[in-house]
Amino acid sequence: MEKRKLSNCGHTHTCNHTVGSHKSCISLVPIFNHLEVEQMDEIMKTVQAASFKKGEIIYQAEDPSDSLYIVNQGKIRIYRLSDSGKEQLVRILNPGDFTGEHALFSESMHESYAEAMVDTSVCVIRRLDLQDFLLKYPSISLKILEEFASRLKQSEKQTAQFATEKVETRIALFLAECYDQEKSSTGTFILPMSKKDLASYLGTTPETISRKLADLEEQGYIKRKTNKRIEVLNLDGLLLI
Amino acid sequence: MEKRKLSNCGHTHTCNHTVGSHKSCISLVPIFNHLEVEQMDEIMKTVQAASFKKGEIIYQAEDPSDSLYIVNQGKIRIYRLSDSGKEQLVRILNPGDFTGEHALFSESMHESYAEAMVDTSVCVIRRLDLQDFLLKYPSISLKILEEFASRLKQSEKQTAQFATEKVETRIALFLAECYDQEKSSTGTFILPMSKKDLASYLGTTPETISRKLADLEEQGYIKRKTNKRIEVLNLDGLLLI
DNA sequence: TGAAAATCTTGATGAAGGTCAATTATTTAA
DNA sequence: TTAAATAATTGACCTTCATCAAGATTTTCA
Repeated sequence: MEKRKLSNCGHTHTCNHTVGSHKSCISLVPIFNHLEVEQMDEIMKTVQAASFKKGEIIYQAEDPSDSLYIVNQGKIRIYRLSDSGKEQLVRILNPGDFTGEHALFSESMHESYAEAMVDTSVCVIRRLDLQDFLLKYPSISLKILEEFASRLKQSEKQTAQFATEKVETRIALFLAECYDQEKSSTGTFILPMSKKDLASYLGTTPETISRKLADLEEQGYIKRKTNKRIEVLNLDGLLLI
Repeated sequence: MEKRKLSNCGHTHTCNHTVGSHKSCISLVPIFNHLEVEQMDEIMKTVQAASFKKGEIIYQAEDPSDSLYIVNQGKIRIYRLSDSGKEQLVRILNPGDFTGEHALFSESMHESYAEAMVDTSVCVIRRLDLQDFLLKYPSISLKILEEFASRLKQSEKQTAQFATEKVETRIALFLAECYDQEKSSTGTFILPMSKKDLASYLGTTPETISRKLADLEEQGYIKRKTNKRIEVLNLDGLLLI
Protein backbone atom coordinates (compact mmCIF):
# COMPACT_ATOMS: atom_id res chain seq x y z
CA MET A 1 0.00 0.00 0.00
CA GLU A 2 1.13 3.51 -0.67
CA LYS A 3 2.43 5.71 2.07
CA ARG A 4 -0.12 8.32 3.01
CA LYS A 5 0.24 12.02 2.85
CA LEU A 6 -0.09 13.77 6.12
CA SER A 7 -2.90 15.89 7.36
CA ASN A 8 -2.56 19.01 9.42
CA CYS A 9 -2.06 18.84 13.16
CA GLY A 10 -3.71 22.04 14.18
CA HIS A 11 -0.96 24.48 13.41
CA THR A 12 -2.00 27.13 10.96
CA HIS A 13 1.48 28.20 10.09
CA THR A 14 4.89 27.73 11.54
CA CYS A 15 6.03 30.85 13.26
CA ASN A 16 8.09 30.07 16.31
CA HIS A 17 9.20 33.56 17.27
CA THR A 18 7.78 35.27 20.25
CA VAL A 19 6.70 38.58 18.91
CA GLY A 20 8.12 41.46 20.84
CA SER A 21 6.37 44.75 20.35
CA HIS A 22 2.94 45.04 18.90
CA LYS A 23 4.50 46.57 15.81
CA SER A 24 6.02 43.26 14.83
CA CYS A 25 2.50 41.98 14.30
CA ILE A 26 2.65 43.75 11.01
CA SER A 27 6.18 43.17 9.92
CA LEU A 28 6.23 39.48 10.72
CA VAL A 29 2.89 38.12 9.59
CA PRO A 30 2.51 36.74 6.08
CA ILE A 31 -0.44 38.87 5.12
CA PHE A 32 1.51 42.10 5.59
CA ASN A 33 5.22 41.33 5.59
CA HIS A 34 5.59 41.54 1.82
CA LEU A 35 4.67 45.22 1.82
CA GLU A 36 7.08 48.13 1.48
CA VAL A 37 8.35 49.63 4.70
CA GLU A 38 6.33 52.81 4.25
CA GLN A 39 3.18 50.84 3.67
CA MET A 40 3.75 48.82 6.81
CA ASP A 41 4.34 52.02 8.75
CA GLU A 42 1.04 53.33 7.51
CA ILE A 43 -0.75 50.23 8.72
CA MET A 44 1.08 50.18 12.03
CA LYS A 45 -0.37 53.58 12.83
CA THR A 46 -3.82 52.05 12.91
CA VAL A 47 -2.87 49.03 14.98
CA GLN A 48 -3.90 48.80 18.58
CA ALA A 49 -2.60 46.35 21.13
CA ALA A 50 -4.81 44.33 23.40
CA SER A 51 -4.39 41.40 25.71
CA PHE A 52 -6.64 38.79 27.14
CA LYS A 53 -6.42 36.57 30.15
CA LYS A 54 -6.89 32.86 30.12
CA GLY A 55 -10.48 31.82 29.48
CA GLU A 56 -11.61 35.15 28.12
CA ILE A 57 -13.69 35.11 25.00
CA ILE A 58 -12.93 37.59 22.25
CA TYR A 59 -16.25 37.32 20.61
CA GLN A 60 -19.17 35.05 20.13
CA ALA A 61 -21.87 34.71 17.55
CA GLU A 62 -24.21 37.18 19.19
CA ASP A 63 -21.58 39.69 20.04
CA PRO A 64 -19.56 40.26 16.91
CA SER A 65 -16.55 42.43 17.19
CA ASP A 66 -15.58 43.81 13.83
CA SER A 67 -11.83 43.91 14.06
CA LEU A 68 -9.04 41.81 12.68
CA TYR A 69 -6.94 40.19 15.42
CA ILE A 70 -3.36 39.13 14.90
CA VAL A 71 -1.90 36.95 17.60
CA ASN A 72 1.20 38.38 19.23
CA GLN A 73 1.81 36.02 22.12
CA GLY A 74 -0.14 33.09 23.46
CA LYS A 75 -2.76 31.09 21.71
CA ILE A 76 -6.35 31.46 20.66
CA ARG A 77 -8.63 28.49 20.41
CA ILE A 78 -11.37 28.73 17.86
CA TYR A 79 -14.50 26.72 18.33
CA ARG A 80 -17.30 26.19 15.90
CA LEU A 81 -20.80 25.55 17.09
CA SER A 82 -22.87 22.91 15.40
CA ASP A 83 -26.55 23.49 14.79
CA SER A 84 -27.47 21.94 18.08
CA GLY A 85 -25.00 24.13 19.94
CA LYS A 86 -22.29 21.54 20.56
CA GLU A 87 -18.86 22.94 19.99
CA GLN A 88 -15.86 21.58 18.21
CA LEU A 89 -12.35 22.94 18.35
CA VAL A 90 -11.51 23.80 14.78
CA ARG A 91 -8.21 25.62 15.00
CA ILE A 92 -5.58 26.89 17.38
CA LEU A 93 -3.98 30.18 16.48
CA ASN A 94 -0.32 30.71 17.29
CA PRO A 95 1.70 33.93 17.09
CA GLY A 96 1.44 35.35 13.60
CA ASP A 97 -1.95 33.82 12.83
CA PHE A 98 -4.99 36.00 12.48
CA THR A 99 -8.70 35.82 13.03
CA GLY A 100 -11.71 38.06 12.75
CA GLU A 101 -13.47 37.25 9.52
CA HIS A 102 -16.05 39.76 10.66
CA ALA A 103 -13.69 42.50 9.71
CA LEU A 104 -13.40 41.18 6.20
CA PHE A 105 -16.97 40.57 5.17
CA SER A 106 -20.21 42.33 5.11
CA GLU A 107 -23.04 39.91 5.33
CA SER A 108 -24.26 37.12 7.47
CA MET A 109 -20.93 35.60 8.21
CA HIS A 110 -21.20 36.52 11.86
CA GLU A 111 -22.41 33.32 13.39
CA SER A 112 -21.51 30.03 14.95
CA TYR A 113 -18.06 31.00 16.13
CA ALA A 114 -16.56 31.31 19.53
CA GLU A 115 -12.99 32.00 20.46
CA ALA A 116 -11.23 31.38 23.73
CA MET A 117 -7.97 32.87 24.82
CA VAL A 118 -4.97 31.57 26.70
CA ASP A 119 -3.11 34.59 28.10
CA THR A 120 -2.83 36.18 24.73
CA SER A 121 -1.65 39.50 23.44
CA VAL A 122 -2.99 40.53 20.08
CA CYS A 123 -2.84 43.35 17.59
CA VAL A 124 -6.11 44.80 16.49
CA ILE A 125 -6.96 46.45 13.21
CA ARG A 126 -10.39 47.94 12.93
CA ARG A 127 -12.67 46.99 10.11
CA LEU A 128 -12.78 50.37 8.44
CA ASP A 129 -9.02 50.77 8.42
CA LEU A 130 -8.58 47.30 7.04
CA GLN A 131 -11.07 47.85 4.25
CA ASP A 132 -9.13 50.92 3.20
CA PHE A 133 -5.90 48.98 3.03
CA LEU A 134 -7.44 46.13 1.08
CA LEU A 135 -8.53 48.47 -1.67
CA LYS A 136 -5.34 50.48 -1.57
CA TYR A 137 -2.96 47.50 -1.57
CA PRO A 138 -4.52 44.66 -3.56
CA SER A 139 -1.66 42.35 -2.70
CA ILE A 140 -2.95 42.12 0.85
CA SER A 141 -6.17 40.66 -0.47
CA LEU A 142 -4.23 38.12 -2.45
CA LYS A 143 -2.32 37.09 0.64
CA ILE A 144 -5.49 36.77 2.66
CA LEU A 145 -7.06 34.87 -0.20
CA GLU A 146 -4.16 32.46 -0.14
CA GLU A 147 -4.53 32.02 3.58
CA PHE A 148 -8.24 31.35 3.20
CA ALA A 149 -7.63 28.90 0.39
CA SER A 150 -5.20 27.08 2.60
CA ARG A 151 -7.63 26.98 5.49
CA LEU A 152 -10.38 25.83 3.18
CA LYS A 153 -8.26 23.05 1.85
CA GLN A 154 -7.36 22.02 5.36
CA SER A 155 -10.95 22.16 6.49
CA GLU A 156 -12.22 20.12 3.56
CA LYS A 157 -9.50 17.61 4.09
CA GLN A 158 -10.53 17.30 7.68
CA THR A 159 -14.16 16.93 6.70
CA ALA A 160 -13.24 14.17 4.27
CA GLN A 161 -11.31 12.51 7.03
CA PHE A 162 -14.27 12.67 9.36
CA ALA A 163 -16.47 11.31 6.61
CA THR A 164 -14.31 8.38 5.61
CA GLU A 165 -11.93 7.41 8.39
CA LYS A 166 -12.63 5.90 11.75
CA VAL A 167 -11.48 7.50 14.98
CA GLU A 168 -8.45 5.26 15.32
CA THR A 169 -7.19 6.33 11.89
CA ARG A 170 -7.79 10.00 12.59
CA ILE A 171 -5.78 9.75 15.77
CA ALA A 172 -2.94 7.92 14.05
CA LEU A 173 -2.82 10.47 11.24
CA PHE A 174 -2.82 13.30 13.74
CA LEU A 175 0.12 11.83 15.62
CA ALA A 176 2.04 11.29 12.42
CA GLU A 177 1.41 14.87 11.42
CA CYS A 178 2.56 16.26 14.75
CA TYR A 179 5.67 14.13 14.57
CA ASP A 180 6.31 15.33 11.06
CA GLN A 181 6.04 18.97 12.10
CA GLU A 182 8.33 18.73 15.10
CA LYS A 183 11.12 16.67 13.59
CA SER A 184 12.73 16.33 17.00
CA SER A 185 16.07 14.57 16.91
CA THR A 186 14.94 12.29 19.70
CA GLY A 187 12.21 10.77 17.60
CA THR A 188 9.62 12.24 19.92
CA PHE A 189 7.09 15.03 19.77
CA ILE A 190 4.81 16.89 22.15
CA LEU A 191 1.05 16.80 21.80
CA PRO A 192 0.11 20.40 21.00
CA MET A 193 -2.99 20.38 23.17
CA SER A 194 -4.66 18.60 26.03
CA LYS A 195 -6.35 15.32 25.30
CA LYS A 196 -9.63 16.96 26.09
CA ASP A 197 -9.03 19.51 23.34
CA LEU A 198 -7.65 16.85 21.06
CA ALA A 199 -10.82 14.83 21.50
CA SER A 200 -12.87 17.86 20.56
CA TYR A 201 -10.69 18.52 17.54
CA LEU A 202 -10.86 14.94 16.34
CA GLY A 203 -14.54 14.49 17.07
CA THR A 204 -14.21 11.88 19.77
CA THR A 205 -13.90 11.62 23.57
CA PRO A 206 -10.93 11.81 25.93
CA GLU A 207 -11.60 8.21 26.93
CA THR A 208 -11.24 7.01 23.38
CA ILE A 209 -8.04 8.99 22.91
CA SER A 210 -6.59 7.35 26.00
CA ARG A 211 -7.58 3.90 24.86
CA LYS A 212 -6.37 4.30 21.31
CA LEU A 213 -3.02 5.64 22.43
CA ALA A 214 -2.70 2.62 24.70
CA ASP A 215 -3.57 0.37 21.75
CA LEU A 216 -1.04 2.05 19.50
CA GLU A 217 1.59 1.66 22.16
CA GLU A 218 0.75 -2.01 22.67
CA GLN A 219 1.04 -2.59 18.94
CA GLY A 220 4.48 -1.01 18.97
CA TYR A 221 3.78 2.07 16.87
CA ILE A 222 4.44 4.61 19.60
CA LYS A 223 5.75 4.88 23.13
CA ARG A 224 4.32 7.34 25.62
CA LYS A 225 7.26 8.98 27.41
CA THR A 226 5.35 11.46 29.57
CA ASN A 227 1.81 12.69 29.54
CA LYS A 228 2.38 14.97 26.57
CA ARG A 229 5.52 13.55 24.96
CA ILE A 230 5.27 10.65 22.57
CA GLU A 231 7.97 8.72 20.83
CA VAL A 232 7.25 7.43 17.35
CA LEU A 233 8.61 3.95 16.77
CA ASN A 234 7.00 3.09 13.45
CA LEU A 235 5.84 6.05 11.39
CA ASP A 236 5.02 4.10 8.26
CA GLY A 237 2.91 1.72 10.29
CA LEU A 238 1.00 4.62 11.81
CA LEU A 239 0.15 5.92 8.38
CA LEU A 240 -1.37 2.64 7.34
CA ILE A 241 -3.80 2.27 10.22
CA MET B 1 -35.12 23.85 23.23
CA GLU B 2 -34.23 26.44 20.70
CA LYS B 3 -34.98 25.95 17.05
CA ARG B 4 -31.84 25.22 15.14
CA LYS B 5 -30.34 27.17 12.35
CA LEU B 6 -30.01 25.33 9.11
CA SER B 7 -26.90 24.03 7.50
CA ASN B 8 -26.18 24.02 3.82
CA CYS B 9 -27.61 21.37 1.54
CA GLY B 10 -24.89 21.22 -1.05
CA HIS B 11 -25.83 24.23 -3.10
CA THR B 12 -23.08 26.79 -3.30
CA HIS B 13 -25.25 29.59 -4.43
CA THR B 14 -28.72 29.93 -5.85
CA CYS B 15 -28.55 30.61 -9.51
CA ASN B 16 -31.43 28.99 -11.35
CA HIS B 17 -30.89 30.37 -14.80
CA THR B 18 -29.57 28.22 -17.57
CA VAL B 19 -26.76 30.26 -18.97
CA GLY B 20 -27.04 30.76 -22.69
CA SER B 21 -23.84 31.76 -24.41
CA HIS B 22 -20.46 31.34 -22.84
CA LYS B 23 -20.27 35.09 -22.50
CA SER B 24 -22.91 35.05 -19.82
CA CYS B 25 -20.46 33.18 -17.64
CA ILE B 26 -18.93 36.54 -16.98
CA SER B 27 -21.93 38.78 -16.79
CA LEU B 28 -23.96 36.54 -14.53
CA VAL B 29 -21.55 35.18 -11.98
CA PRO B 30 -21.04 36.98 -8.68
CA ILE B 31 -17.30 37.25 -8.93
CA PHE B 32 -17.47 39.31 -12.13
CA ASN B 33 -20.95 40.75 -12.51
CA HIS B 34 -20.24 43.84 -10.44
CA LEU B 35 -17.70 45.10 -12.95
CA GLU B 36 -18.23 47.82 -15.53
CA VAL B 37 -19.35 46.69 -18.97
CA GLU B 38 -15.99 47.49 -20.56
CA GLN B 39 -14.16 45.53 -17.92
CA MET B 40 -16.39 42.53 -18.48
CA ASP B 41 -15.79 42.79 -22.21
CA GLU B 42 -12.09 42.72 -21.58
CA ILE B 43 -12.40 39.56 -19.55
CA MET B 44 -14.75 37.92 -22.01
CA LYS B 45 -12.08 38.15 -24.66
CA THR B 46 -9.95 35.75 -22.69
CA VAL B 47 -12.70 33.28 -21.94
CA GLN B 48 -12.83 29.96 -23.71
CA ALA B 49 -15.74 27.57 -23.78
CA ALA B 50 -15.40 23.88 -23.08
CA SER B 51 -17.74 21.04 -22.42
CA PHE B 52 -17.47 17.69 -20.76
CA LYS B 53 -19.48 14.51 -21.02
CA LYS B 54 -20.87 12.63 -18.11
CA GLY B 55 -18.25 10.93 -16.05
CA GLU B 56 -15.32 12.89 -17.38
CA ILE B 57 -12.86 14.22 -14.90
CA ILE B 58 -11.62 17.77 -15.27
CA TYR B 59 -8.54 17.30 -13.22
CA GLN B 60 -7.10 15.23 -10.48
CA ALA B 61 -4.39 15.73 -7.96
CA GLU B 62 -1.60 14.49 -10.18
CA ASP B 63 -2.82 16.25 -13.28
CA PRO B 64 -3.45 19.82 -12.31
CA SER B 65 -4.99 22.05 -14.86
CA ASP B 66 -4.31 25.65 -14.08
CA SER B 67 -7.45 27.33 -15.27
CA LEU B 68 -10.47 28.77 -13.56
CA TYR B 69 -13.69 26.98 -14.57
CA ILE B 70 -17.08 28.62 -14.38
CA VAL B 71 -20.04 26.30 -14.76
CA ASN B 72 -22.35 27.20 -17.62
CA GLN B 73 -24.70 24.26 -17.78
CA GLY B 74 -24.82 20.98 -15.92
CA LYS B 75 -23.17 20.14 -12.66
CA ILE B 76 -19.73 19.37 -11.39
CA ARG B 77 -19.22 17.11 -8.44
CA ILE B 78 -16.15 17.83 -6.35
CA TYR B 79 -14.63 15.03 -4.34
CA ARG B 80 -11.97 15.25 -1.76
CA LEU B 81 -9.65 12.39 -1.14
CA SER B 82 -8.76 11.44 2.40
CA ASP B 83 -5.26 10.39 3.27
CA SER B 84 -6.06 6.77 2.66
CA GLY B 85 -7.52 7.56 -0.75
CA LYS B 86 -11.20 7.24 0.13
CA GLU B 87 -13.23 9.97 -1.44
CA GLN B 88 -15.96 12.16 -0.08
CA LEU B 89 -18.28 14.34 -2.07
CA VAL B 90 -17.68 17.83 -0.75
CA ARG B 91 -19.61 20.09 -3.07
CA ILE B 92 -21.79 20.12 -6.16
CA LEU B 93 -21.31 23.08 -8.48
CA ASN B 94 -24.31 24.46 -10.30
CA PRO B 95 -24.39 27.05 -13.10
CA GLY B 96 -22.64 30.20 -11.95
CA ASP B 97 -20.37 28.44 -9.49
CA PHE B 98 -16.66 28.24 -10.12
CA THR B 99 -13.77 25.96 -9.37
CA GLY B 100 -10.10 25.73 -10.12
CA GLU B 101 -8.21 26.95 -7.10
CA HIS B 102 -5.10 25.99 -9.02
CA ALA B 103 -5.55 29.07 -11.08
CA LEU B 104 -5.56 31.25 -8.00
CA PHE B 105 -2.64 30.00 -6.02
CA SER B 106 0.94 29.22 -6.47
CA GLU B 107 2.07 26.63 -4.06
CA SER B 108 1.23 23.19 -2.98
CA MET B 109 -2.49 23.52 -3.20
CA HIS B 110 -2.69 21.07 -6.02
CA GLU B 111 -3.58 17.89 -4.29
CA SER B 112 -6.31 15.67 -2.98
CA TYR B 113 -9.03 16.89 -5.29
CA ALA B 114 -10.97 15.23 -8.00
CA GLU B 115 -13.86 16.59 -9.98
CA ALA B 116 -16.44 14.68 -11.97
CA MET B 117 -18.73 16.12 -14.61
CA VAL B 118 -22.31 15.55 -15.53
CA ASP B 119 -22.73 16.76 -19.12
CA THR B 120 -21.36 20.15 -18.31
CA SER B 121 -20.43 23.18 -20.31
CA VAL B 122 -17.99 25.52 -18.69
CA CYS B 123 -16.13 28.75 -19.30
CA VAL B 124 -12.41 28.67 -18.87
CA ILE B 125 -10.11 31.49 -17.89
CA ARG B 126 -6.45 30.72 -17.96
CA ARG B 127 -4.29 31.31 -14.92
CA LEU B 128 -2.14 34.05 -16.40
CA ASP B 129 -5.11 36.04 -17.65
CA LEU B 130 -6.83 35.72 -14.33
CA GLN B 131 -3.78 36.87 -12.39
CA ASP B 132 -3.67 39.97 -14.54
CA PHE B 133 -7.28 40.78 -13.81
CA LEU B 134 -6.91 40.21 -10.09
CA LEU B 135 -4.18 42.81 -9.86
CA LYS B 136 -5.90 45.19 -12.24
CA TYR B 137 -9.33 44.98 -10.64
CA PRO B 138 -8.95 44.45 -6.89
CA SER B 139 -12.68 44.13 -6.42
CA ILE B 140 -12.56 40.72 -8.11
CA SER B 141 -10.24 39.52 -5.39
CA LEU B 142 -12.60 40.80 -2.77
CA LYS B 143 -15.47 38.91 -4.37
CA ILE B 144 -13.47 35.73 -4.57
CA LEU B 145 -12.35 36.27 -1.00
CA GLU B 146 -15.97 36.54 0.04
CA GLU B 147 -16.79 33.34 -1.81
CA PHE B 148 -13.91 31.54 -0.16
CA ALA B 149 -14.89 32.84 3.24
CA SER B 150 -18.36 31.52 2.65
CA ARG B 151 -17.10 28.12 1.57
CA LEU B 152 -14.76 28.01 4.53
CA LYS B 153 -17.55 28.81 6.90
CA GLN B 154 -19.68 26.14 5.30
CA SER B 155 -16.89 23.62 5.41
CA GLU B 156 -16.04 24.29 9.05
CA LYS B 157 -19.68 24.08 9.93
CA GLN B 158 -19.89 20.74 8.24
CA THR B 159 -16.75 19.55 10.01
CA ALA B 160 -18.23 20.58 13.34
CA GLN B 161 -21.37 18.70 12.40
CA PHE B 162 -19.38 15.58 11.60
CA ALA B 163 -17.52 15.95 14.86
CA THR B 164 -20.49 16.43 17.13
CA GLU B 165 -23.68 15.08 15.56
CA LYS B 166 -24.68 11.54 14.83
CA VAL B 167 -25.64 10.39 11.36
CA GLU B 168 -29.36 10.57 12.04
CA THR B 169 -29.07 14.23 13.00
CA ARG B 170 -26.94 15.06 9.98
CA ILE B 171 -29.53 13.51 7.71
CA ALA B 172 -32.39 15.33 9.39
CA LEU B 173 -30.55 18.66 9.15
CA PHE B 174 -29.80 18.05 5.51
CA LEU B 175 -33.46 17.35 4.72
CA ALA B 176 -34.56 20.46 6.57
CA GLU B 177 -32.03 22.52 4.66
CA CYS B 178 -33.14 21.19 1.30
CA TYR B 179 -36.75 21.84 2.19
CA ASP B 180 -35.84 25.33 3.28
CA GLN B 181 -34.13 26.06 -0.01
CA GLU B 182 -36.87 24.77 -2.26
CA LYS B 183 -39.86 26.30 -0.51
CA SER B 184 -42.22 24.34 -2.77
CA SER B 185 -45.87 25.22 -2.26
CA THR B 186 -46.68 21.53 -1.95
CA GLY B 187 -44.60 21.16 1.18
CA THR B 188 -42.28 18.85 -0.67
CA PHE B 189 -38.76 18.98 -2.02
CA ILE B 190 -36.51 16.94 -4.26
CA LEU B 191 -33.32 15.38 -3.04
CA PRO B 192 -30.58 17.16 -5.00
CA MET B 193 -28.53 14.02 -5.52
CA SER B 194 -28.65 10.25 -5.48
CA LYS B 195 -28.64 8.54 -2.13
CA LYS B 196 -25.29 7.10 -3.00
CA ASP B 197 -23.89 10.63 -3.38
CA LEU B 198 -25.79 11.80 -0.35
CA ALA B 199 -24.22 9.04 1.70
CA SER B 200 -20.80 10.15 0.52
CA TYR B 201 -21.60 13.78 1.30
CA LEU B 202 -22.89 12.98 4.78
CA GLY B 203 -20.20 10.47 5.62
CA THR B 204 -22.40 7.43 5.86
CA THR B 205 -23.68 4.56 3.68
CA PRO B 206 -26.66 4.28 1.31
CA GLU B 207 -28.08 1.58 3.57
CA THR B 208 -28.10 3.90 6.55
CA ILE B 209 -29.71 6.67 4.51
CA SER B 210 -32.47 4.28 3.51
CA ARG B 211 -33.03 3.13 7.03
CA LYS B 212 -32.99 6.57 8.59
CA LEU B 213 -35.43 7.94 6.03
CA ALA B 214 -37.72 5.02 6.83
CA ASP B 215 -37.38 5.83 10.53
CA LEU B 216 -38.13 9.50 9.99
CA GLU B 217 -41.19 8.56 7.99
CA GLU B 218 -42.37 6.14 10.65
CA GLN B 219 -41.99 8.83 13.28
CA GLY B 220 -44.14 11.16 11.20
CA TYR B 221 -41.54 13.80 10.35
CA ILE B 222 -41.54 13.19 6.59
CA LYS B 223 -43.37 11.27 3.90
CA ARG B 224 -41.57 9.80 0.91
CA LYS B 225 -43.67 10.58 -2.16
CA THR B 226 -41.43 9.15 -4.86
CA ASN B 227 -37.81 8.04 -4.83
CA LYS B 228 -36.49 11.58 -4.88
CA ARG B 229 -39.42 13.66 -3.67
CA ILE B 230 -40.03 14.03 0.03
CA GLU B 231 -42.81 15.78 1.87
CA VAL B 232 -41.99 17.50 5.12
CA LEU B 233 -44.67 17.01 7.75
CA ASN B 234 -42.93 18.38 10.81
CA LEU B 235 -40.02 20.69 10.15
CA ASP B 236 -39.54 21.79 13.73
CA GLY B 237 -39.41 18.18 14.79
CA LEU B 238 -36.76 17.42 12.21
CA LEU B 239 -34.58 20.20 13.55
CA LEU B 240 -34.64 18.78 17.06
CA ILE B 241 -33.47 15.29 16.21
C1' DT C 1 4.59 23.46 48.91
C1' DG C 2 0.27 21.25 49.28
C1' DA C 3 -4.66 21.19 48.73
C1' DA C 4 -8.16 21.61 45.26
C1' DA C 5 -9.36 21.34 40.65
C1' DA C 6 -8.86 19.56 36.43
C1' DT C 7 -7.40 16.04 33.48
C1' DC C 8 -6.41 11.38 32.35
C1' DT C 9 -6.98 6.35 32.56
C1' DT C 10 -9.32 1.99 32.74
C1' DG C 11 -13.36 -1.07 32.98
C1' DA C 12 -18.12 -2.45 31.97
C1' DT C 13 -21.98 -1.80 29.04
C1' DG C 14 -24.94 -0.54 25.24
C1' DA C 15 -26.31 2.01 21.18
C1' DA C 16 -25.37 3.56 16.59
C1' DG C 17 -24.30 2.46 12.47
C1' DG C 18 -21.15 -0.22 9.16
C1' DT C 19 -20.81 -4.56 6.39
C1' DC C 20 -22.43 -8.37 3.76
C1' DA C 21 -26.00 -10.49 1.23
C1' DA C 22 -30.34 -11.00 -1.11
C1' DT C 23 -34.24 -8.68 -3.23
C1' DT C 24 -36.62 -4.98 -5.43
C1' DA C 25 -36.82 -0.63 -7.97
C1' DT C 26 -35.08 2.66 -11.11
C1' DT C 27 -32.26 4.30 -14.76
C1' DT C 28 -29.74 3.76 -18.96
C1' DA C 29 -28.90 2.66 -23.48
C1' DA C 30 -29.39 -0.58 -27.32
C1' DT D 1 -39.45 -0.91 -25.32
C1' DT D 2 -36.94 -3.99 -23.26
C1' DA D 3 -32.66 -5.93 -21.39
C1' DA D 4 -28.80 -4.76 -18.69
C1' DA D 5 -26.78 -1.97 -15.42
C1' DT D 6 -27.10 0.76 -11.54
C1' DA D 7 -29.27 2.26 -7.36
C1' DA D 8 -32.19 1.52 -3.35
C1' DT D 9 -34.16 -1.27 0.28
C1' DT D 10 -34.33 -4.63 3.94
C1' DG D 11 -32.53 -8.10 7.18
C1' DA D 12 -28.89 -10.30 10.04
C1' DC D 13 -24.85 -9.63 12.22
C1' DC D 14 -20.92 -7.47 14.30
C1' DT D 15 -17.43 -3.70 15.02
C1' DT D 16 -16.56 0.66 16.80
C1' DC D 17 -16.89 3.86 19.97
C1' DA D 18 -19.77 6.78 23.31
C1' DT D 19 -21.34 6.75 27.99
C1' DC D 20 -21.11 6.15 32.88
C1' DA D 21 -18.42 5.42 36.83
C1' DA D 22 -14.43 5.10 39.77
C1' DG D 23 -9.72 5.83 40.55
C1' DA D 24 -5.07 7.75 39.39
C1' DT D 25 -2.39 11.46 37.80
C1' DT D 26 -1.26 16.03 36.64
C1' DT D 27 -1.88 20.95 36.94
C1' DT D 28 -3.11 25.13 39.22
C1' DC D 29 -2.65 28.64 42.45
C1' DA D 30 -3.14 30.16 47.25
